[in-house]
Amino acid sequence: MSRAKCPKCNKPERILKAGIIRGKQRYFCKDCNYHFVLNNVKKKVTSSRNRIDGQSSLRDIAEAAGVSTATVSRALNNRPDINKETSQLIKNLAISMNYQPNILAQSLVNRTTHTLGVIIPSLETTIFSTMLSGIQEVAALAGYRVIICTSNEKHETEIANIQALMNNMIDGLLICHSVHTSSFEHLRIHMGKRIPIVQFYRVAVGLPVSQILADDEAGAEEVTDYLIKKGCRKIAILLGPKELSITQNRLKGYQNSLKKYGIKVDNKLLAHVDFSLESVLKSLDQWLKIKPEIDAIISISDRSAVQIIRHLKEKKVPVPGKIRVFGFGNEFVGEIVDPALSTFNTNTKLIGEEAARLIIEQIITGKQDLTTNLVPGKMIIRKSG
Amino acid sequence: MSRAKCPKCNKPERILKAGIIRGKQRYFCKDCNYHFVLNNVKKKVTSSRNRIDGQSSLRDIAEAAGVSTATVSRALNNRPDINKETSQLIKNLAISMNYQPNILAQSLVNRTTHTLGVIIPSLETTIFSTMLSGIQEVAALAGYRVIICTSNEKHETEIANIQALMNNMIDGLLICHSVHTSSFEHLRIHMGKRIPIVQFYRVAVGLPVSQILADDEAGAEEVTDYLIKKGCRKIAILLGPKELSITQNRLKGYQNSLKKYGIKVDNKLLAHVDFSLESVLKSLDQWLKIKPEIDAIISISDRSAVQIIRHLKEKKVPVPGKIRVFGFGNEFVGEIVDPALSTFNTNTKLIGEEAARLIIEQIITGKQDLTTNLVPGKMIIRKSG
DNA sequence: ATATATATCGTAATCGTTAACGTTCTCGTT
DNA sequence: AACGAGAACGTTAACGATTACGATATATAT
Repeated sequence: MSRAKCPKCNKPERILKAGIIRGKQRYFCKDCNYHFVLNNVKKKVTSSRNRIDGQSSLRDIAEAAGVSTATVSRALNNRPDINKETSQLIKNLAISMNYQPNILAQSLVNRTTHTLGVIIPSLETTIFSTMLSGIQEVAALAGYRVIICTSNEKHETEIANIQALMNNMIDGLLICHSVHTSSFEHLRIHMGKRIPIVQFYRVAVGLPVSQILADDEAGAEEVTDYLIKKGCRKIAILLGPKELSITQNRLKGYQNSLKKYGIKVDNKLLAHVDFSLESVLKSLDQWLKIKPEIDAIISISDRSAVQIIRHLKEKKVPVPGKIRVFGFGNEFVGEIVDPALSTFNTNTKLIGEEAARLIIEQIITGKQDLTTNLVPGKMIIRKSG
Repeated sequence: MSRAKCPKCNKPERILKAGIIRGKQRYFCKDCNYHFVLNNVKKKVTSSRNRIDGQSSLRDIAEAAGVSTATVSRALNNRPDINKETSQLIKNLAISMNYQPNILAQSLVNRTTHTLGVIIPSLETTIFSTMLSGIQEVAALAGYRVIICTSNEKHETEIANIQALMNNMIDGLLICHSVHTSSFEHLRIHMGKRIPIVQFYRVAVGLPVSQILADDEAGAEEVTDYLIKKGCRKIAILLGPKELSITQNRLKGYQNSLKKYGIKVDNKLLAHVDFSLESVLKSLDQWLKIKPEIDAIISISDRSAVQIIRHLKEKKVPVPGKIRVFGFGNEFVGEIVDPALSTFNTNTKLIGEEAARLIIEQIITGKQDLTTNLVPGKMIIRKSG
């Protein structure tokens, strides 16, 4: 093996080995006080870089056009300070080279990703996928991408999702809380920063974050009014966890109506469930046992309502003859069940649309005004109530 | 106004004005041959940069720890060539400074985004949101984000979506084609590149792209077998557009069964729809008119099936007495309709899960082997068939 | 002691774009 | 002609992270 020569003095004397780094023998010239390794000749690949994926970059176009990357950028972004002909030439070149701007690089320097993060409890529940659909449509029209995360109704997952999204990946966060979310500290630490947050449908009460809501209070009141007018006096209502807005607001509307008609609120007619079939049926059976005189049930959702109807049919309880059943949300299944489900149409999709509109507006204007918007709904009378 | 001084020779003589650029007066020193503008003193903000969003970067930590960004990166990524104590110190610092790595920067240099793109026809159709749910769950477990795009069953939107996603934003693309997609050139130009593509559920036949499918052929054959055994001889089948795999495969299974039992295929019993309620009811009415002897209908989806049942009930046609009705997909609504819907459970969610697993595998291994996986299903007999 | 190996860290290039700032050149004006 | 204005570019420093390579100090072996 020939002695190594110092790249500086070019002499092989006084060269010491100086360890092996990453598999390569390293040397040290005591004369020049210089460390080095014996490298193969480095290839300076200035032009014609090897692009495995066939993606061409600004630099490729710049080299092809004989201009700088800045000029290419100006051309493709229609900046004023560029010659029309140069611009057109570059644009044609970009098309022929199938140029696609690297969004990551753009986002990095522009500090905006044109991406919304959406956290919802589940994708398999109609109302949520419907709201997501509304969000997605509005976002797409405004040129925003949508990243979805499902919390599966779990608090920890919701926290993890927020963390995962808040890494400069999104321009705004839309969140519909999971059932089991009772503390909202994980949201609080992200509030007031650059990235706006909008809660929708299920919101945390009292948190200074913008929100888009169904008009649950008015809906519950309208439905209860209707049932009372139909002669019901023992109206049971199925609610969600106490922390959630849908619970509090619907309860308020329900109580408003009862008070209006001078009916006393019976706490035994209230039930809190976690949206699962088990908890719904458990509450139902409980009612049938201790309050057999019940003459109406306002359900937390259409999905639960149709299951209640099915359960009552199995138990030979006439609907609406003995018990009137009302849903919330106006899902497709309500049209199909027999008797068809009366419900309060919360305009689910519109809630998603409004939420997307609000956050995009906050992103564009940069103003995070605290707003609470109620999306109006409409009672739909079918056979069940 | 005082004469400008040349920053080089520091003399006010022989200074010319040299135009205004971006609102600033520019000067030119004929002695030094030097162009300049009169700037305010530039502030060199080396440390303590003004971070509006309170996000700390690698550099912030590096400065706080008194090391280089390289060292910080090594610590946070658990690289071997770093002192344990230094590493721990940096990690603690990162936590206390609430450091979140900028995913965009990471993605840019690592050339991977840990993000999947999903294109589906709609979010308001149960089967699609269910498949999306499967995708999302598997992706989340594997540490991947999910970006969704809906084509709304429009070909142009599908093309636009693919373009919008293929800008280095995603590591892999999952696509379920829209009804109106007949040409697949827009996909072809992206094939064989770095980003793997997987089609699922509705796939383009003959395209060299990996796919995850329901076992439509076996399912249709099993259902048809069952109906024939029940005595049906005039079995109508509702299919989608001819280009789609679900159409071709279900037709094949249907024909297999008829042939097996020596029943001639009657083209009048086949109908192609675009999944809309109108087209479904139109086909149904057509059948009732020209083929009143029909004794079974295999529907393209559960959603259509329950609408067929409702329509038949309105027309006083007994189900299953006169016509047996079968669905495809096992949606919730099938349990609720009366009579409850018999259906072929295509394991919709599992299809999404498998699709996500396949593409993540292709991303990780870098091998884009052409695979076609059939997800097995199961016939569910209820009241309607 | 001397020579080599290793641990540990810094420097700088890089990813692909954007944009602030400099430069050159061509005009028109006086 | 001399000067000033503006068009049309090029240079270069960001954005925030990773990493190849270089450099030092210390540990170990001879």
